[in-house]
Amino acid sequence: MSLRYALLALLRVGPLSGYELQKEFSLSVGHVWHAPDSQIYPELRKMEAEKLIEGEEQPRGQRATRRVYHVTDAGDRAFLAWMQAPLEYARVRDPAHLRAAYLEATSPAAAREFLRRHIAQWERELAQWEGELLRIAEVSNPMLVRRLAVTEPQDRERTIAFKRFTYEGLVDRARVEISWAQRGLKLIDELEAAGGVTPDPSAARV
Amino acid sequence: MSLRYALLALLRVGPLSGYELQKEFSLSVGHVWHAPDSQIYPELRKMEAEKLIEGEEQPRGQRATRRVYHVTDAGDRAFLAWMQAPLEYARVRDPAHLRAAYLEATSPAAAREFLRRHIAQWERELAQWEGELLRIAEVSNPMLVRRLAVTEPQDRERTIAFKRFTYEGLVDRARVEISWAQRGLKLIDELEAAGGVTPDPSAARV
DNA sequence: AATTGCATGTAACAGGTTACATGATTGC
DNA sequence: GCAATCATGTAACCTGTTACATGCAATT
Repeated sequence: MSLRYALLALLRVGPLSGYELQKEFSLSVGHVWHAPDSQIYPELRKMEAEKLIEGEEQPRGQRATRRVYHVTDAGDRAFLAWMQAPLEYARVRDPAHLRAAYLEATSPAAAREFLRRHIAQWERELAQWEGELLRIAEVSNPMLVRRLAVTEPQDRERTIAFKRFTYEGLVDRARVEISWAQRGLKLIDELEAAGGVTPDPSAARV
Repeated sequence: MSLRYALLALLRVGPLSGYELQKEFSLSVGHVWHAPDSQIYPELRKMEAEKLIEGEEQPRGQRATRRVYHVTDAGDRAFLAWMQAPLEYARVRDPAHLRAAYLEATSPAAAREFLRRHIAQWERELAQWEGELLRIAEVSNPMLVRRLAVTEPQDRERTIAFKRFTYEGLVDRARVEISWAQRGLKLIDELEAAGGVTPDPSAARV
């Protein structure tokens, strides 16, 4: 249900077509809320039906058109209302920690492989988010630049500060996941050293 | 798709009815993978249809029955295969960080309220997970006790160690979320002090 | 002329949520 | 007799995923 607010957040900066929106999306808000194009286009249509945004057909070349959306007053109010409403937290559903809880059921090799992949996964995210922090610091992210261009001077500092704050939180989270998995690798080493030669665990039930 | 593996993990300890499973679920694996009863019962039926588990009707009182499930060999193999397969990571979809990225669009009061709720939310989770760590340390979680009872002595240490490892990771995560939100509160204070009297931001578009 | 990018979707399915629905048994 | 709890689901809905489908425009 947050997708529409992510889209509204982008559109509040200025009108965009579905395609542009989708591109910007993956380069900005997509870092915290993923959505494929196949979800974005229908959601835009739905939002238009609910009068949160309005689309205008624009000619493109000789025959083609594109649909450029802008936020309506109702859309703006809906966004600000969402900002003030209590956030709904999804219930915990964490496959990595689920698996971690039962690592004794598999071989040390498989356990290590799982943790190494976990580290790789979060290092990819970390790199993305750190890159974004850099682009915030040097004010080079195009979406941020456009946003600042339509922001009152006295609000620009806040705008940048909250973006930085957001990505710092994501970076922290990634680091925690990585260091947790590294501790897991160490734990497996220790258990293996303590237990000596481990029997084939795939033979043991439970 | 992890629900069935969460259920298999519990059933591998010993046969349980849907109702018992659901109770145990919310007290153990439910801490990392939430599922309501309305999802558990149908999933058990599906797993039975796929021969991963088998159910036996047992009489209860005069007329009632209950269905007790146990893991089949195929179910056991499916669980171990899942443990060895690469984990599928869900795409990022984080409503709290999404909102954090646009806090400049709302009032400092609303921003603070959001962060305070975020802290409260994660403190609830933290308390649960720390409680679980305690019950692991004193080996008083009933599910863990039953698991250890059917575990080879030389594997008991590993079993406990991985449970502890899992919940330590969750605790770390909760702490990071809390300290992030606390930094956010401080940031709002600083911005307010620097900006002096802030104009009503609900009037400003973008 | 071919490739890359612009542009917009549909269809089928999986997974999860919420609300609703029903009845037996046990303990007080 | 009543309440709590044991016990098991169904139905409608929403969100999101994956795969498929189409065609124009601009550049090399």
